[in-house]
Amino acid sequence: MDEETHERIRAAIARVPRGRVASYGDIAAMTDAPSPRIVGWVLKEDGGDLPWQRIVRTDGTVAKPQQLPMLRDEGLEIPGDKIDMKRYRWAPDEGD
DNA sequence: ATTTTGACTACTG
DNA sequence: ACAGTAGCCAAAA
Repeated sequence: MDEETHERIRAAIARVPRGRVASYGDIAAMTDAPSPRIVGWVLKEDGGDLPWQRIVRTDGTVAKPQQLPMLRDEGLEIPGDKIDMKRYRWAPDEGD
């Protein structure tokens, strides 16, 4: 894992706005990460100061259940345990 | 050097 | 909707 990719992944995650989410694959695509797994790995190792609750699986489920209350706190409506990706998924061209 | 272990995804039945 | 499988890739054992 080279330093540059690592930091790019962190930067991309930091750009996800409050009230939106992005998938691991989204971050990977934005940052040239070799695989979505790497994004998960970076979050585990060096994600303590990032909004990691905004990174979810592409099907709307979350890796860590505590993300749900945190995201609801940011204003997302999540009736069950799955996030409505069509509604909340963030794209970098939305105004950032 | 090989195997195992994940904050992953896509495909199949 | 749900389980199994196969690709994926860095780290640690």
